[in-house]
Amino acid sequence: MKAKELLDNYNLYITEGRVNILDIFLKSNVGLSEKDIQDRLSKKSDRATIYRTLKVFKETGIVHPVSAEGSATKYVLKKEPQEHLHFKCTKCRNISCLADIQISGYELPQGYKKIESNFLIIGICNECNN
Amino acid sequence: MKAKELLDNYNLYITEGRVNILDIFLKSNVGLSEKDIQDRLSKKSDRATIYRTLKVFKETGIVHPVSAEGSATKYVLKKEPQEHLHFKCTKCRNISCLADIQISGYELPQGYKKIESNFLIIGICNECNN
DNA sequence: CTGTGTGCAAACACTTTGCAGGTGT
DNA sequence: ACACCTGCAAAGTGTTTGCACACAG
Repeated sequence: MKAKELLDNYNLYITEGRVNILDIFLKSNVGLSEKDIQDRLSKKSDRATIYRTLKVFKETGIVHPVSAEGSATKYVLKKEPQEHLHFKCTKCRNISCLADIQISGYELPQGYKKIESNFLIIGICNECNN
Repeated sequence: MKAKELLDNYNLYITEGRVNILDIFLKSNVGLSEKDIQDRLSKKSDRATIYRTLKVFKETGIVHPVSAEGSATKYVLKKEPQEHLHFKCTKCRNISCLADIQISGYELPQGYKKIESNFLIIGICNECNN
């Protein structure tokens, strides 16, 4: 039910494809690329459609992109707080939100204006650190 | 002279191509993609060669990559301090290092281990803010 | 002389676009 | 009914790879 409500709240057409993709995001605690989504879909979807869906989700603010060096862009559900860390594990290659960790204590130089931020830490996650 | 010295310090073959690319980095204060470099080269070079050069520079630690959502990977000369901000301007699309600004005051959750970080602020730079 | 760099061509991965037909409202 | 979504095919970027030759050490 959650996915349909969300789409409705954002004034998006409720289609089977979008519900399925959003369900995958709601169940996942790591960032997902188009391929990751395709792999998790029970019924295959066209790649272009997934890209278009991701674009719509991004534009409406349901998800936000996390670009990772050397691989396809991953998307995560947008959560509070706005400014927080992402963590990319070099072992399992997953990207996740460290939503509890907030960044503070920096100030931009004169004349610079912030629109958004993207803080990525690369390392080994707790799951792979055993 | 600076470029040749640098290559020598890093035990890399000193070739015309590498010197030219490194000179471009030394003159630039913004991040450069393969295309940016090609555009600044007086004598055109093969794209594959530029990519290979960037790879070598990255592996030896001369530059480091800054991946930016929706465009080609940009590279910047590696500078101290290690952990600092990058700024991407939505207007001029340049990426630059705010090397003076250091990040502090965050702590990773139990079990996570940091290898490197990549902090990107997206907004309007001081040049475009007039 | 030997190992490494370079250009060329081809291939690959990621993403976007036009169009025709299908679906949600 | 109309607007929007989807699949298909094609094309557009960004990036890597194999090979033969050129060059630095």
